[in-house]
Amino acid sequence: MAYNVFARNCPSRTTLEHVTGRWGALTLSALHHSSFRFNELRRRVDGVSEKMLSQTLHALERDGLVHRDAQPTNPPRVDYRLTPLGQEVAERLLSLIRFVEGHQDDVAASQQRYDSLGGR
Amino acid sequence: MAYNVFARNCPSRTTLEHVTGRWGALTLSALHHSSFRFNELRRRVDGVSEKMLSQTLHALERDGLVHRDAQPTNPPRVDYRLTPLGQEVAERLLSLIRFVEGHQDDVAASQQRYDSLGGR
DNA sequence: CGGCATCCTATCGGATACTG
DNA sequence: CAGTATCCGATAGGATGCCG
Repeated sequence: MAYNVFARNCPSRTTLEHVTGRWGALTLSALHHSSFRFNELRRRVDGVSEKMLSQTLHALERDGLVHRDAQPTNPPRVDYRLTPLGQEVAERLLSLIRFVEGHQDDVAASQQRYDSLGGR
Repeated sequence: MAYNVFARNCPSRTTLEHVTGRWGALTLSALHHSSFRFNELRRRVDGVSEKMLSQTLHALERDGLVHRDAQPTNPPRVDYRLTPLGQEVAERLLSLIRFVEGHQDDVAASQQRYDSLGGR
């Protein structure tokens, strides 16, 4: 009933926030196409720091959207890929992202109009 | 090419962040069904503060996703509703939200598994 | 009613250094 | 390679007070 899908009074963020957050969204987008190793992902997810990628992957893994496949070799090799649930989430997420990206010119036009009319 | 749809090195957040952010998502969801006045929205978007709702509405209005209809009456009456572009965004957003909400039990199960295995 | 301005804290998130 | 730990500045976001 309430539109608040997020849990307030809850210190740890929710799944939807993991998904829609800046790094969560980019990580899921990157993993939609293929699995990647940690540093491959770092290069794909442009601008992410080691710390945030690690944190993001842990959250998504805990939520069951990403699977972590660690081989105990030396040097270590760890692959990350989407779970079936993660795939479905990523598809819906990408639908949204692509739509917004695709209408970025409309948005930019609107912003210019808004700003030129002295909207703050 | 890069998966970063967001502009880094950009102080002001991007449209996608306005949309997927906590309050942006909730606000668009609320407005998907009908137009609302400011304080109606505040009650619908559970947990939002006056400040954040105001901020969120400005950003969405500037992006051309929300239309602000202010009647210069006394007391003032201001209605907010989605633009056609905003409607399309809201639909894609709701598809994602509903999916994640609908699989919250799967997520919770995964989290319990993860935590019981000493994850972290 | 529909806001804006201010203050203050919690969290986000980058830089750097270190480990197996 | 695949991370963890720490420090620290930037931002999010709540509380409060005020106004047309």
